[in-house]
Amino acid sequence: MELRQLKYFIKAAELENFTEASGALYITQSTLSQQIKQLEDELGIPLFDRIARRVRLTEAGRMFLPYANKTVRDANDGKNILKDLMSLSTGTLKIGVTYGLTHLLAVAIMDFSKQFPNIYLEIIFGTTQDLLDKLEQGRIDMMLSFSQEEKPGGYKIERLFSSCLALIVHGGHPLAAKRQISVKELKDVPLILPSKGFSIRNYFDRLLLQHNVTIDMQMEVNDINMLLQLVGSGNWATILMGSSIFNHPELKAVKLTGDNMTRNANITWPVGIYCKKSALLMSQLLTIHAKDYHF
Amino acid sequence: MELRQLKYFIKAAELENFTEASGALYITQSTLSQQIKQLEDELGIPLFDRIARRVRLTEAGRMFLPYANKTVRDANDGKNILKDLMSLSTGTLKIGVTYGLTHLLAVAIMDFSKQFPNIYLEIIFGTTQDLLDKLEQGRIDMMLSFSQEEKPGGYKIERLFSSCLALIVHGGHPLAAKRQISVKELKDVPLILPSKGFSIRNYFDRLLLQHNVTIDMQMEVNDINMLLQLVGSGNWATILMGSSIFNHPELKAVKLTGDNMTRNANITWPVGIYCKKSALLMSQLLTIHAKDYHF
DNA sequence: AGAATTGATCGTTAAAACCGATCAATTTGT
DNA sequence: ACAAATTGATCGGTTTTAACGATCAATTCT
Repeated sequence: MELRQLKYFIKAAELENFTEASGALYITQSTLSQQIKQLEDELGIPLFDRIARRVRLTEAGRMFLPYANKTVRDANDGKNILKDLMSLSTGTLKIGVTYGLTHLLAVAIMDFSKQFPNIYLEIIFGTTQDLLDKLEQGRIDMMLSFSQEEKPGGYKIERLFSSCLALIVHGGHPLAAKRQISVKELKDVPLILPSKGFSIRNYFDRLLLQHNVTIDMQMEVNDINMLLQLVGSGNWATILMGSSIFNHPELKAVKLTGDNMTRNANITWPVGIYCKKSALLMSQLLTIHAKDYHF
Repeated sequence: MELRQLKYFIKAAELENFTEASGALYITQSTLSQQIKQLEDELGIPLFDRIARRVRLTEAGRMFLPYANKTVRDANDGKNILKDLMSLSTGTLKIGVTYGLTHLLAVAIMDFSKQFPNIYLEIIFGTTQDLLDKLEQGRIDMMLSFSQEEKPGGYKIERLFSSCLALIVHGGHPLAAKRQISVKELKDVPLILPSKGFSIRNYFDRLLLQHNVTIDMQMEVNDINMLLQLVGSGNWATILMGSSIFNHPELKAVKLTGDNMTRNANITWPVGIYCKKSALLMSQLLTIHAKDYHF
């Protein structure tokens, strides 16, 4: 008796047809016939009734089937346990991240790669929607982004910290000295904003509608690095989450006052999918470092 | 991954020594080494640390061991269950029976269940045709009925005893005293008969046609128990196999004279199907008790 | 240092798994 | 009713692999 034979038996029992089963097992019908026969010989009792041109489980076959299933399942369980164990000494972890959270992720990665140098990390930048799509397709294991209330179910959300929308300006900008600023005051500030599609932009647009304010938008940029570079030149300001400029000392974030100005930074997980140990570990590290990100 | 390899692994893990383990397994150390290596390759992780001149389980090996044990144990359990089944200490036996043979079956069952108390019996009443269909579908393992010459092939027939068609009357019935009666004499006897579909009825109808006799049929009943109850009231008579009233002392069977008045009580088996040990045993018991049923 | 023990490795052999072709039995289609 | 299609069993041949014996390298024991 070998696991191979048990797998053959299970499939044959399921389909009650040797020819189909052999196809599903990628072997010839001849081989399946022989292997089943060999198993029957070893067990000393037929597992199938060969009646007419079909096969049907005998009583013995019916009684044996659950044991065959259990045996194969146990073997697979053992295999999976090892895969899990291994996933911390080998394997790949793919993380999607939106711009505002790259700094936090970078800090967490430094810890992570020190602890698990053999796990290959793949970091994917993208808009929230891009990443959600990738998460859905299983192209990434987890993603970091700011709250997207639009998507209610299908994901498991883990809150990291909350951050305030802010006017981002160069340190020498006239408004850099302010502690906070209202939406109304923005109408006289020349702004460049992230392109439509960035969730921060969608959020901000809605906010302006609510407050019935029109602004002096002079440009839109679909790359946040470039955006910040432009802002760093001192000629423009922009709107981002306050936590976006942790690694830009030359910039200053001025909090926006008013309702609905804070959003949560989250880890988003696919649900119903096995969660890699390495992913869980990364989430722990992120949570620890997130404490430094209250803005 | 094969059971063979798991067994090798278990023994090697137990002894922590490939040479000893290979001896215990009646293979060479070389073979054991190769098979363990093959298993490790498939699992993608070493199961043993080759430290100095001994082997010790790695963490992965320790984690895998219980699964290997469980897998092998399940496979053995399956094997043992079948051995049990073969030794008649478990299992199910489904027997179809037509009315006239219930008494014989009951007697045989009393013996059988005393000898094999752990075999679950399922008794299914039905007309001969019902039971033949069930036999075809594998819903019953064997059936007891009177000869149905119509179906020539596809079944294995085992003769139990022969019985004569008889007029069944209450002990106080005017005809109860007779030893035998001819078909012609029946035409003045108020009869109730089993419904069409019962094989005795089909047989009797054909008989009447052959003898060109019309009878005084007052009722047909599709339940033999009810039929016998009605006959027991003394108002009617019926036609059944003489052996049908072994458990009805108040009734009397008067043999019908003439040709073709005896039919065989048979066990009918499906052919080309593995025959349960329990079924073979039941057939032996039936054959033994059938000797008391000459009528 | 020399002998003994242990597991890995190599080349060979025997066993088996597997395949393609064919056959017999049965069902389906016409 | 007969022909075509389907199904599982079987046979001979090929490939794969489990098993073997011999040897090697590393380590331990004497």
